[in-house]
Amino acid sequence: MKRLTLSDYQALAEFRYQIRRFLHFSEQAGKQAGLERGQYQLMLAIKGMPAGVRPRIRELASRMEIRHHSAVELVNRLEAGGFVHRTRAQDDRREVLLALTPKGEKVLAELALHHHDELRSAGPELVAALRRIMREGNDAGSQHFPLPQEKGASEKGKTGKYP
Amino acid sequence: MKRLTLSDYQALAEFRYQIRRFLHFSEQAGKQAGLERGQYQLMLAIKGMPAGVRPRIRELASRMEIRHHSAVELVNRLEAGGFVHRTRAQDDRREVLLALTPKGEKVLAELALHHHDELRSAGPELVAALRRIMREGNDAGSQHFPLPQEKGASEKGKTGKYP
DNA sequence: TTCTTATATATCGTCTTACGATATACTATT
DNA sequence: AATAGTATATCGTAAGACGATATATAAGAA
Repeated sequence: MKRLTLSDYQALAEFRYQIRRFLHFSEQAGKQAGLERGQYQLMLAIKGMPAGVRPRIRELASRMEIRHHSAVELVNRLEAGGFVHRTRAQDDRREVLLALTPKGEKVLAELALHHHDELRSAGPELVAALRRIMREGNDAGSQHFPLPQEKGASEKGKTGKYP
Repeated sequence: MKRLTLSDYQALAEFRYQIRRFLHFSEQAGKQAGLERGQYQLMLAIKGMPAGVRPRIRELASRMEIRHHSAVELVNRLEAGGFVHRTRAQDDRREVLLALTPKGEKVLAELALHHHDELRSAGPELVAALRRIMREGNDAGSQHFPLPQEKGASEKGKTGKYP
């Protein structure tokens, strides 16, 4: 089995860190607008749904990578907040189609713009982190320095017991 | 205030979708290895910590974008699982330094490799989605088609009430 | 030194959220 | 009409992060 170099680990860690930073930003921005975790994402998914795809619960659940009944609950809360409203499909009355309310559109517009700006500024770092991971001949030498635990951890176990 | 085009919304939605796909993959991969959501990330953060930075609880919490006591709980569970162990710092005995156990190293190695492969394959799409957002003169025309809710949503409200 | 303040980690109770199991409504097929 | 299949909804539960708070150690002031 292939093994990763320390540089690989660092690159992966850096990428995750960048993602967390973005998601944290997103969550804070949403909270300020009175939204919880998935709410901005669901609204964005409705608005940004590819042409020709009907915004059904199940479709959204799939794009959100959650179970359909989790999507139902998310939509319940969004509807309660007045951001989204349900509509029964005419042809197949089992289906529920989702649409943003004017309030939802407004909140989303503001938030999406904010995210857009953030990604314009944080994007390059994200791309860089990704590129570093994707680099083919991951030349470990150029970025390799020993990490603390490499020489520290095993000794610490001997020098003093934890409690 | 500047307004986003539909193409912008689609680009943002696509990017979020790609991120969710990756995170979902990560969560599933972790679960298969007996790890919960943040556990792989914390181990990776320990392993990939920049040179010279001590792997203290607080440091990890900062890199994980969570409160320090949430990090404490996460570490508790990781330690209970035998993936990580705590060590008191010699110089400042308030500090707790973290290190991976051999078991932790092994699980992380496998998972990180898996993630590495995934990112090599999914990376280009992520980069493409990001680049589309970052594009300067976001030429809306080239990608703009009307979305379902543009012509559908307002009518639906009239054609039939929801319940 | 002793008192005070600051820092690092830990504990407890709570709340949110996604989930599994299950139910209801509607459609399609036999 | 009966059966099977699909879409959405409800309910109870459990995991995880949080706020409030506690303990231990360190640093500085009186």
